[in-house]
Amino acid sequence: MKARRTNSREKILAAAADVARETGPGSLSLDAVASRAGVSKGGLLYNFPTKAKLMQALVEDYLSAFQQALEAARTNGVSGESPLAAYIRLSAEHAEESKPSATWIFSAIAEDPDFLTPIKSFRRQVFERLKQETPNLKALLVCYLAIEGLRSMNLFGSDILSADERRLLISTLLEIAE
Amino acid sequence: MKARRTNSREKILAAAADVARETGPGSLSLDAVASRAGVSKGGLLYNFPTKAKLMQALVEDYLSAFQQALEAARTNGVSGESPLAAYIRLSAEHAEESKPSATWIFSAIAEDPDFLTPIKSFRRQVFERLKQETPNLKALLVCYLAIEGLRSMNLFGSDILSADERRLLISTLLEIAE
DNA sequence: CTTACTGTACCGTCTGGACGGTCTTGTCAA
DNA sequence: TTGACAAGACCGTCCAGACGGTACAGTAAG
Repeated sequence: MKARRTNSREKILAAAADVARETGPGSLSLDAVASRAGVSKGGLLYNFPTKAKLMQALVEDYLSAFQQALEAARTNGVSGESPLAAYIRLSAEHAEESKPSATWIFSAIAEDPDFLTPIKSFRRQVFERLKQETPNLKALLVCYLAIEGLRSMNLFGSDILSADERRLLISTLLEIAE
Repeated sequence: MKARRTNSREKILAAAADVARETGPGSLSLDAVASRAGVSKGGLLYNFPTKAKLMQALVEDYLSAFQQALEAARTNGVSGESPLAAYIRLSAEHAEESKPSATWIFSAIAEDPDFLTPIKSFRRQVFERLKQETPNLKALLVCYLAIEGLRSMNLFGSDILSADERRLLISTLLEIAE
């Protein structure tokens, strides 16, 4: 990541995420993103020569951000906390954010399902690592899947769980994880 | 559901699901569905006067099929089985099917996110009902979310769980549910 | 005569992308 | 210090193609 004079790139990525969330994943057009980012279409295409590149950047940014947060949570987390517990805690916090954060994934899938492959392989890596670090396979499976369910509900904007229920769920998962 | 001379309607719905799964959710065009269903575009629009109606039908069919299966599992299920256990078992079987079954949901979301509302309210109903029938709230939360996670992984075509792991997960959930 | 289509031709809109032009910034010789 | 100049960052316009949807004439079955 080299230093850049302009921050157009970040502005554009943020704008893309906003547009996808607000006007629906199907309406993620280059024009919409450009005007939202306060950039002309030409400028947008200068930064991301094709729509696919934009999507790709969205995915990569998302993944690397999560990875960094995960690494930080592992090292700076509560002492004596298992890696699985750290994963649960981080994911829960992430799902607690008001913005659904990743609606753009739907746009990417609609554009081309292959955009999922990097995400899938990333997930697989995380899971395999957790599997090596967690003695209790049953606990891992239940917790990992439940977190995946939480992620899914957040992604789809489902709100069938109350805040209390979410808290209870997380604390239960943390119990199971230890 | 009145008796129909023709089965074009079902053929078209199946074709739409197939197209979404095979050529990607973004390529679900009326032309593609028509040719896949072995029907002219005129014929397609005769059955579903607009693309939105097609999506709506897809959603409604999907939901009513699940509801029927759920009702059947409740009454004809293993005797002494709790409603939560029945729900787990049914969802697990459903997720076991080779075809991802519901990729078309992505098309629907891309078309108009509002197509999610009937699905969301259906899920909410199911959850509320389970909540009344299940004494152990913790168990319900963990199991329901884990199933949701399974559903999500199936939807996204993720295969990070081996068949053995899936089986272990389900049996663990069933233990928790009782 | 109605139902359930087929087939074709067509329209308006939207979108990704190409292209040429413009403004800004940094560099370097004189 | 200044002026020429090249590269980087961005603007605005245009266009071909795809898509949803309409219109309509024809037809085979019951």
